[in-house]
Order: sequence, then structure tokens, then C-alpha cells
Amino acid sequence: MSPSSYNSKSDFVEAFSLKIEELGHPRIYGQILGWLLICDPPHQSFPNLMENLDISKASVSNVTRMLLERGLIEKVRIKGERQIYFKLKEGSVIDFMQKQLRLALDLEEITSKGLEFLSKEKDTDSKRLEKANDFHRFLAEQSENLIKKYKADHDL
Amino acid sequence: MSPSSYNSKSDFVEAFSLKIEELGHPRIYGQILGWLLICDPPHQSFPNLMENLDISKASVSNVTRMLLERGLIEKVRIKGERQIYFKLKEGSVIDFMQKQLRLALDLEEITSKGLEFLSKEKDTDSKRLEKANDFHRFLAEQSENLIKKYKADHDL
DNA sequence: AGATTTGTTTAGTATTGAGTAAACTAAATT
DNA sequence: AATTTAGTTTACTCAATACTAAACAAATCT
Repeated sequence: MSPSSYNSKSDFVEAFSLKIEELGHPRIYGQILGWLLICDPPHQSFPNLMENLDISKASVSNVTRMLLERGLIEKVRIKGERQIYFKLKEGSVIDFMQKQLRLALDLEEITSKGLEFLSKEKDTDSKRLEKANDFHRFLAEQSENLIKKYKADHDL
Repeated sequence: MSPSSYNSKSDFVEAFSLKIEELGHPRIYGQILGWLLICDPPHQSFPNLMENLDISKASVSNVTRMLLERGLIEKVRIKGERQIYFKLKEGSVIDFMQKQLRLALDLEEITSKGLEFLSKEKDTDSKRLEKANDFHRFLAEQSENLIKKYKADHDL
């Protein structure tokens, strides 16, 4: 179905950032992450990012701050250089997905508290919520296990 | 940390819909899903939804259409009644999460195509992207297995 | 100290999308 | 056929947010 690849780094960055944007992040958020996955060298300065992604200085400042706060990138200082460089943090790809998987845990909690309330009411049908809760607990536990296993198998 | 439960059905619906909203859906999207998880009876009319969720007729119409298209709810006709009722579709909770898990598959594809492009370039460092692709493939496969197993174990 | 470079913050623009009221359509009842 | 009921569509308002240009702050170099 998709045997074709991209024709430029920009194509990759665009596809990648569009997907990240679907999750509710700013477009530039995914652009920077995507670029840092393939750029050469792996660390990039303000001007590097501005030019290659065609974004403003303010955007670099704002979005790198977000990414730093979330622990997805880190600053790199180079001896004798004034500029700041940014690079992907080790394990950022895993961390990013792990955050997505928290959804199951959050919904487990919410449905669990909902069940607790329903149990105090009379004449309620809690079957639907019980099923939902059960499934979310399963998924939260098992996906957590998956990540653990992956990390263990890859010395992280 | 959260030993307390909710004090009303509305509290549950609000917490639930806020979480769904974080994923990029309209607020009312989660409100209707949440309400249909706990309402009595399980099928609800336009007026039911308007009153209990305090939303307009137009919103019920628009958002139920979205939910129908995505296969998360279904229409119920009752003999001799003119009104339409809506109820959660069997398996909608699982379907909803399965859609979330597609992210790993999508990112696997994108990184895979990125790697294919990089392989045609010279002097590129593709280690970062290879790692990302490997992880996403793992997660896509394994999470798919989880769902399959859950469905099998629960006769779905 | 003054000037230059580097990065941050502020203030403003523009776009997007949610939600609704009201107009409209379709169907059923009288 | 006329009227009421049920749901859809249209047109609009409002709020949130991304993004940037320009003003600002901080640090380094001469």
C-alpha cells in the first residue's frame, strides 16, 4: 500500500509532525522532534532549526522549552561556542509513547471512581462501566509490562 | 492519592469527558460517551441527552452523527415511538482504545519510510531513526496482540 | 564601558473549531 | 391537506491557540 518512501528529509519531517499534531501538539513540536531524529549532526542550534524548519526564533525558543520540560530533548553546550544546541534525549521515543499509554491508566481510575459512586446508588445498571473498567485495567497493566520488557531487552 | 469517588453521575461524566477532550475530541463527544456508560436506561433520546448534559439539540445531532460514523454508538428504535434513541455499541470501549493504539503502527510506517529514504543518502546517521522504528514496530505488534487476547478471553 | 551576539518575552494577528439559535426539512398524526 | 413533532443544516458568535515580529534582557567580546 505504501511501498514508496520519502524524497527528502523535509517530507519525513512533515509526515512525522502531522501525526504528532493529531495528538494535540503544536505543529512545530513534531517538526523539531522529527528533525532531531534525522538531522546531521544530531545536535542543532537555533539557526539550524530556524532555517531547516522555516520557523521563527520565538517558535524555537517556545517549543524547545516545552520539549525540555517534558524531558524529550536536552541542551548541549560545546566548548568555546556561545550558541545552545539541542538534541534528542536518550529514550525520548519510548517516553513519548509511554505518556500516550497513560490514557488507559487514567481511564481505569476514572471508571473505578465512577463504579464506587454507582455502588452507593440504588437501581443502577453498572455492567457497562464494569466492563470498561476491567478492560482499561487490563490494558494499563499489560502495556506497562510491554514497555518494561522492551527496556529490559535493550538495556535501558 | 484519589481514594475519593464522585458525588454524582455528572461528576463522573465531567471527569470522563475532560480526559476524552485531551485526546482532541469535542467536549460533548466525551460527555455523551460518558453518559451512555452510566445512564438508566442504557438508551437515551434527544431530550434525555439535552437535559442531562445541558447541551443543545444541534449538538446532540452533530456529535451523535460523529459517534455513529465511528461506530461507537448505535440507533435504537422502539416500537410505536417516534423518537430516536442512542446506546453504546457493544465493544465500543475496546474499539476506542484500539484506535488510540494505531498511533504506534502509524509511526512505524512513517519511520520505516524515513529509513528507506535515508538509506539512499550518503553520510547519514540513521541510528536514531532505526531505534525509533524498532520500538514502534514492537509496540504496534504487541499491543495488537493484547487486544486480540482480551477479545478472545471475553468471547468478543 | 560600549557594542554585538544570543535567547526570551510581550503583544498582536490570524486561524481554527466548538457550540448554539434559528431556519429548514421530513415524516407522522389528525 | 393542515398541523404538529423530530431531527438536520445553516449561519453566526465566541474562545482558544499557534505563530510571529519586535521589543527586551543577558551575557560575551573588544
